[in-house]
Amino acid sequence: MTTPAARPPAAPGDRAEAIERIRAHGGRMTAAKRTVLDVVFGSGPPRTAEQIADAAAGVDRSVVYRCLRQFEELGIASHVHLGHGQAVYRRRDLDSVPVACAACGAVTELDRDAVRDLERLVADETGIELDLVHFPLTGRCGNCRTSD
Amino acid sequence: MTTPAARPPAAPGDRAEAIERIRAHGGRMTAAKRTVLDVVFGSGPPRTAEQIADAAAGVDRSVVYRCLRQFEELGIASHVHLGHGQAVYRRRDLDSVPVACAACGAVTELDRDAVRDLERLVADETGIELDLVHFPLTGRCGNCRTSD
DNA sequence: TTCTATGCAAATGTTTTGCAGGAGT
DNA sequence: ACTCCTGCAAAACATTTGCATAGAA
Repeated sequence: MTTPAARPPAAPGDRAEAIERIRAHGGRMTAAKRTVLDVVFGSGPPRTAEQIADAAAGVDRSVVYRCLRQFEELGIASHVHLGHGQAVYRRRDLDSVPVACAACGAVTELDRDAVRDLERLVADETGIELDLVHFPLTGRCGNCRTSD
Repeated sequence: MTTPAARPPAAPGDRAEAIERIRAHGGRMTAAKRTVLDVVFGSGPPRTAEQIADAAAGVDRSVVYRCLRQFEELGIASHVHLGHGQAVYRRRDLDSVPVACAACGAVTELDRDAVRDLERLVADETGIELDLVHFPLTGRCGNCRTSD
């Protein structure tokens, strides 16, 4: 495993807006939830639920899962399936499509415009409307290809 | 959930060649293995390990998993991660990339040439070499979009 | 006869759920 | 106060593994 690419730091308002959204939907802002939120919104690569649980010391695993689910329901975070194992969670942001390395978990973003042609092609040929955010393009990065 | 698309029937020689390959690598051809092979090579949509186990009556789950693993090691079958749930197994073929509907599991094939440009683009921009067979393009088919 | 494969049972790893008490709003 | 949230334990689920034996080659 190599060093996964870090995400850009969260925009300053993002975290606050997330909290606002939680409250707007009747959710409570608790210490545990803040901890999980900080991990998901923090810099560094997207993490699996397990890694998030590890990073969120003192928060029970089941609570981590419940927080993550709530974040997803509220559109604050979303998980992407990469590689074989588990999904990783990332702060949700819109108009870029993630491209993941299945081996090391690195995720880089690709401009949405770059894949418009493909989306159109697939829709025409198969009738399927791609969801490249939830089910991202996946392969192996240069590091992982050489370090076999 | 709608009706997933069926695969084209296996070419007549494919099954025999698979058996040959198993033996060529020191494997034994057993009743259980033949049963699992028939399910994977049969017509109908790609199935999850559980569905294969159900279809392969009388074969123990653990054996099903072992067969599937062997098939993968020998290049006879490969698993595909689609949607959220488990992977599905398909007879390994050719130069087509699957496109999956995450909602109903329908899989249609797309000619590999059609995605060459994308592969090149992603490699240039991100350094990631896509593996569109294991991690296929995924979205929602027309049926599932209307039947929300 | 040799070595792989099978079936069963148990272990593993991840995610979910029930519940009683605790804490935000 | 109201009810959402937490932590713990247990359940659920998918997959893997150990082992003795049955069965291809």
